[in-house]
Amino acid sequence: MARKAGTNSHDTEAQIYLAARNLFARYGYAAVSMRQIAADVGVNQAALYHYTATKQDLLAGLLTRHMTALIAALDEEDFPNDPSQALDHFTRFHIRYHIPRADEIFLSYMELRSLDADYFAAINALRSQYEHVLRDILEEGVESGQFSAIDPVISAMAILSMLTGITTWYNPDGPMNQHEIETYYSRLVLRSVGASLYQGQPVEEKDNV
Amino acid sequence: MARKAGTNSHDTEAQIYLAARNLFARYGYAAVSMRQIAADVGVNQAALYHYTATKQDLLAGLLTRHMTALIAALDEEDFPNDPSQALDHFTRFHIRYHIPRADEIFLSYMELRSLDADYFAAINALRSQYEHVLRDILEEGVESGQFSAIDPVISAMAILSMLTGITTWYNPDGPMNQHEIETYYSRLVLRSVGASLYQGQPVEEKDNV
DNA sequence: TTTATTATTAAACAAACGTTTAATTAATTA
DNA sequence: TAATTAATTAAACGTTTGTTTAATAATAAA
Repeated sequence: MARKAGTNSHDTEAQIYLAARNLFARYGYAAVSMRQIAADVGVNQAALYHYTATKQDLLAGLLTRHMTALIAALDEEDFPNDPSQALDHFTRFHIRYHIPRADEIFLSYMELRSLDADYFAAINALRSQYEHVLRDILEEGVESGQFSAIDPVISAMAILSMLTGITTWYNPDGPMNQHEIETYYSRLVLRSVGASLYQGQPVEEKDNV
Repeated sequence: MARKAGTNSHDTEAQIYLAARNLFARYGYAAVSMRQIAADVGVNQAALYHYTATKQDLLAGLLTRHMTALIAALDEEDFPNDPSQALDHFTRFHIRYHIPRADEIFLSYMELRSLDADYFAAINALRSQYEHVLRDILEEGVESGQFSAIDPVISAMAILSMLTGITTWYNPDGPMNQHEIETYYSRLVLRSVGASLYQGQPVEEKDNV
């Protein structure tokens, strides 16, 4: 009942968050016990409480980290001014960022409901901040006449559902690699908003992919 | 500790499944106790075991009922032969069927993982049966030249993600009613597969919705 | 080197869990 | 009407839950 040799709080904390993320994503927040997480890391269950006050805080920490990292990554992207090119860029960014993070995505969409009101509101605000970037691109495309007279709010949600759904079936050993999926979905998305041309490639072309 | 006056097993069973569906959808399967379900119905917790052998069977029963009802409803639909019209029909059917059943949808997509292997396989088979109807429509559209040279498997999943996502944001008091959403998404879907014309209405028209 | 702090443990807490048992009464069948 | 079956209950079962407490050894600071 004492400290272990060579222990370092930074390492243990990272291991705890990693184990919690994997287990919560696979079995669901409520179905995973603090004892399971501790066993996965290889520490006593009481050790977890050195890093998180409650199980709920552990989940909130995971979701907050994911959303702030996503928005930080988006902020570093350099979007073209042209709406069609910006939409292509957004689509590719979203897929590229999400494919290697299927666990976080699943957690974010499934376990928001497991959060208490305050945490819920904070994370929801981050999410709508992200949605707004896509919505703005759609609005500019409509105003410039490049896109059809779509509803930017609804189309933004339709596009995000479509893109985020990739993580539920993507298989790295499948017939399409990540880059091919980016290209495929970029055309799907551009066509869905009625963008007729992009970089000299007619979207209506019959021999894509 | 005895039978209640006016009890009828059919009513109680329906109440139990309804309460379980609502609670599982809102809080998640693992987070809901048999005692909570019983309290919601207004019976003792032991009464539930007159209708289900285990909690797991209760979930499996809900998911099986939902998927078989969905497929039965689809079977009763009369699909046009023309691929563009068939795709329009599928889109409208899917939205019409799913919007009033947000709880079942959420359950089906979130709690499949909570099922043991046998149940999981059975329900997954029903789901892929449903997906195949859409996939077949897309294949016919590609073969007839009405759609672009899309990948029917991937486009089917993209379309289903997009359509099923509606249940996460749909609000009956929102700016679009169900019929308007059907029309909006039908165009989105037709454009996404590169269908150029449908019933004399050019999909690329700029004044839709 | 001594002192203080940090990371960890074993053990225990009351509460909640899924499920079972045995008893009991309403409804149905003979 | 008598016998049987169906629907329900109160109470209890062993387990597991999230969390706390007090002790302890490794490390960092003085």
